[in-house]
Amino acid sequence: MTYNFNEIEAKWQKYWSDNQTFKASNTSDKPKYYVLDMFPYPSGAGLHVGHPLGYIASDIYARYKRHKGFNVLHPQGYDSFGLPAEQYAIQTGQHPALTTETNIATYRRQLDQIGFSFDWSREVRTSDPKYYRWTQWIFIQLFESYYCKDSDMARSISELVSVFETEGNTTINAVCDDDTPSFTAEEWKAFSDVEKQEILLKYRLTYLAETEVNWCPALGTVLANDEIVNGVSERGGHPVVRKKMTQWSMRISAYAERLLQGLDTIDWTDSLKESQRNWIGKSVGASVTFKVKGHDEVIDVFTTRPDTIFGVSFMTLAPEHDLVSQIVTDEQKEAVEAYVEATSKRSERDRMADVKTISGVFTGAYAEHPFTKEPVQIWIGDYVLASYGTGAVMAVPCGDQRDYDFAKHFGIDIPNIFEGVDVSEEAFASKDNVKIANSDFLNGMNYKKATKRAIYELEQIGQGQGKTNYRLRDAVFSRQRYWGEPFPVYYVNGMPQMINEKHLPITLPEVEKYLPTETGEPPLGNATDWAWCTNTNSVVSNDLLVSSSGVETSQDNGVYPLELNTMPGWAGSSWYFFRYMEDAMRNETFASEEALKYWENVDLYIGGSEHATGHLLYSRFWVKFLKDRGFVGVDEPFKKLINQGMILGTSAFMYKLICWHGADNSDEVLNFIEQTKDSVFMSESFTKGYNVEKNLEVLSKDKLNSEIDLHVLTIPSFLKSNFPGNDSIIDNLKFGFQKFQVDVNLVNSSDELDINGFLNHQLYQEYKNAKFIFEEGVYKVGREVEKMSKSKYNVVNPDAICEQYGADSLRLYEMFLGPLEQYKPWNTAGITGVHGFLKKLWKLYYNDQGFKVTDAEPTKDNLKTLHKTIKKVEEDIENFSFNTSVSTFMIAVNELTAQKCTSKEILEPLLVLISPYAPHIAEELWSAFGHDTSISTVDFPVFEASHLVESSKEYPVSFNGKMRFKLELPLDMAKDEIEKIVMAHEKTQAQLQGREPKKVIIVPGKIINIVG
RNA sequence: GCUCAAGUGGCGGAAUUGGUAGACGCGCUGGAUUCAAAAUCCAGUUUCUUCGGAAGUGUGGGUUCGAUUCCCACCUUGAGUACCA
Repeated sequence: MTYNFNEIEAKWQKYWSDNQTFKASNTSDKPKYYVLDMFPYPSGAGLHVGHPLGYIASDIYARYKRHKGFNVLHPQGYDSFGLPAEQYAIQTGQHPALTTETNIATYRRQLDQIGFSFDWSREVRTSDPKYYRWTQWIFIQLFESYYCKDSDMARSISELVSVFETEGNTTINAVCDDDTPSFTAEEWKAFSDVEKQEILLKYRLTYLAETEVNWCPALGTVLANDEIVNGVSERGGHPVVRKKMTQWSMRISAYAERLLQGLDTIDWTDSLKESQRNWIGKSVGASVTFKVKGHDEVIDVFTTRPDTIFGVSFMTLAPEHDLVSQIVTDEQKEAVEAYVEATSKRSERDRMADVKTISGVFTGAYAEHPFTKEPVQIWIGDYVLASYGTGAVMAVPCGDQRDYDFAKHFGIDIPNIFEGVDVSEEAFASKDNVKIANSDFLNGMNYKKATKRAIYELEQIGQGQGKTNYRLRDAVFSRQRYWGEPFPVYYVNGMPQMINEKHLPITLPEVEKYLPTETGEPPLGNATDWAWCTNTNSVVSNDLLVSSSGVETSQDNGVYPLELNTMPGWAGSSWYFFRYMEDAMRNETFASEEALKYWENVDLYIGGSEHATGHLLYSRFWVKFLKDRGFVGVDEPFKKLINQGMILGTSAFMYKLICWHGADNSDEVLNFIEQTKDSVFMSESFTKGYNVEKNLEVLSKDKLNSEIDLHVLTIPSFLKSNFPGNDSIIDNLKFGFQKFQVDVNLVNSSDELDINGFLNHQLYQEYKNAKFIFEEGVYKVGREVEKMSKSKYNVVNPDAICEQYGADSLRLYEMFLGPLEQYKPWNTAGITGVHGFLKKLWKLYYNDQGFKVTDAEPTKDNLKTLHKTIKKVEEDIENFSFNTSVSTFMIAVNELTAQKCTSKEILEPLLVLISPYAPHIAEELWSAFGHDTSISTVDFPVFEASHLVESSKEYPVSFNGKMRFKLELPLDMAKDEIEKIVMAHEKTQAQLQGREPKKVIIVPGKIINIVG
């Protein structure tokens, strides 16, 4: 019997599917455990070997937990809204739903062949109306909520309205926009309906606001910062402008403090928590109000250093600051306007990139120092950002390097307020070990005391107070795209209204084109038929009907426009982990109360670190919101989180010879150069000794050493023999090369190119007549480790691996490659190691005659091998150190093979240990014992320490900490006895060469160290 | 610039409270088997060596009987973030 992995794997995959082996139950006596992967976006390219890494790790853990007696939920689904399907639709007209469907089918086939223990009965797809119905529902709940600072939680907006009706908004402590006016109950009652809605919008947790965005008119969409390169769009190179647009936003800033505090309660890596902390960017300080001389306006600033307030010698406003145009003097008007104009043309990114250039303009206006009442110059400068704090700073040049540089550059005073510190060269930014001077009531105080006192004094004169500022900004929630969730929103008199819940889902309408409309509206503006109302049977008086241009009510027959934006990718991914908890996929709620109560939150979440500040922050925000409103019982979505590292590809490079002539541009020469273009490829070793010139690697003769000289000679002589009759031209040519990635499938493990394969490959038709400069008779490619990607031609497909070596080999090898969290290069050649291991494992159970396991009593050695393996594997899985348990399995199988072990008592539990990693072979061998049920829920073997007890120890004997020889001694031997034997040993005497040891250290059971 | 992570053979990596550096695998070398190849099996494989040994975990210091592991400084690489007041 041989190990026929293809047959075995297909058999067990079918068995698991037919028997619903991994279907989780929402009722069980066992403790629950929820293992989740970040669900994939089903791209058209399918899976490469890098994708399953995290899924294999989570699958091993899920299977292990089942063996350990847990009721495990291990679901999978698809984040199926997104840009690539939409781009494809724009290019081909193919509906994104169809593309998505096809891609999902491919993903499913590829995932199935790897043997994951997913409960597919709970699959979710974010683009499924049955799913996004609840995304829309959550959006409505956010709209119907505000954030109450007193109870520190979200509450219903109706509670806010009743407070307004009785007290106005002067007493309530709620999160709202900065420009919210104050009003009394009477004033509130007097507001028109539209005015009331405008006010409420400033409190809602999702709201419409003017947001500055990167608008690309040619693409008709908003671009993220990283989609812009050098001021033009990355795709197509179209111009991009800063533009204010009305967009939906999420008031995540209300949750800043709780998102920060919550990090202390979850088991994530420090680096990930640190990213989130930086992103939230909490800073504690004070807000200070400066009066503007000769104006009624005041300027508010935020500072982390109120203790340095007497060091203020000027103020700087962001060029975009609202007050600039009001306070500028006539003399300075021209200069200021020119500066504001110049700044507005530079993107935010340009301004950030160009840190060294100091620029700014004096406004001519003066503020008044809150304490000294001295005049303070007001400048504008682009080092102050409109989007952070209040867009204005009080400049303390002696205590802040940027203020210092600005003051130096424009010749502004730099008063020193630090005792015994020299600020003639640079600012003193440290808070420690210094006392404040020249500062009236703050003199002689340290940072802490002075800060407290300064805030107190500011409060006394009504010009400031302690304040905490967060960098975290509200998240824009609108996209001008087609393939996303439609908003359940229509507009009456310009104010957004929620569509009644009973009409959900608001399904995505069909459109002719997936591009923006001619009037610049998002793609949904092309829709003529919004079919969502067909879901309800009866239409009552205040129900909404759909017409081609919007919605209408049967009451007044008015027609109201619908929201045409769609939601961003992170909408659906911010709550999907709750949907999996629902076992029957009931549609009365997003997940039933019992299901939410039973599964609580995700115990283990595995995914990439690229989501550190996006998905992982938004999900935490939504979960806290849902908790506040009583829809879920947990405060955090993911208790433990592990970031799997990326598997990198090994790209193969070919080198195209480029010839040119520095001086002679005659037709003859140009002709020859044209002839050799795209037709000569040099082997990797010929690329050494080149310098970069004109974006090419150029062979530079003066920098050569003798080894490379040979190459200098080889290239001309190669050309001479392949292009005869051009000797004199060739002698005067310069050479360089251009490298490009060649498909790794055309290269073998010795880096040799398959020449015939290359010449006949349809990708390389332009090189049909290529000539190759060989190295030792073959064409050798260069290698570089890069991200695995189709565009780099370095993708390794798991299908091919499964076919040739099997899924169990793939699973083991992905784990064997290295620590889960680490980035590591893929090298297919190495898979023979784990594949060979599986064959060896098979041979422990089968020989040519058949199943060879016996009832023989296990030997002491057999038991020792088994139990040290149990111990190690259990520890490894608990520590997510999967690579080391693969080694442990190899050692165990090598030892048992050497021991000629055939004992059932050893070989049966061994299978349970291996089963999480290589489930197919484990099931097959398990069934060979006569078991007729799956191995997947068999109890994990119990470690017994008694089998590992030793009577003697091979002591390492060290001299000055260096191990020199070993000595076998009984473990129960006393220290002084050991010392006697060691000192008498001939090798000890040889080491000491007659000297007396200074000291002898003996740690019983561990080591002997002799200090000479 | 700041924050975080990481530097160990030809390669991926191991060494879990400081106690035998290089487990396990790939690759490579030699051998067995074979007409031959694949597959399989056996032996070797950090470097230097006068074959006794000696050095060695990015660099330089330190703590310790003993450091890949702890401390300080520096170098390199990767990731994130950035004029954050």
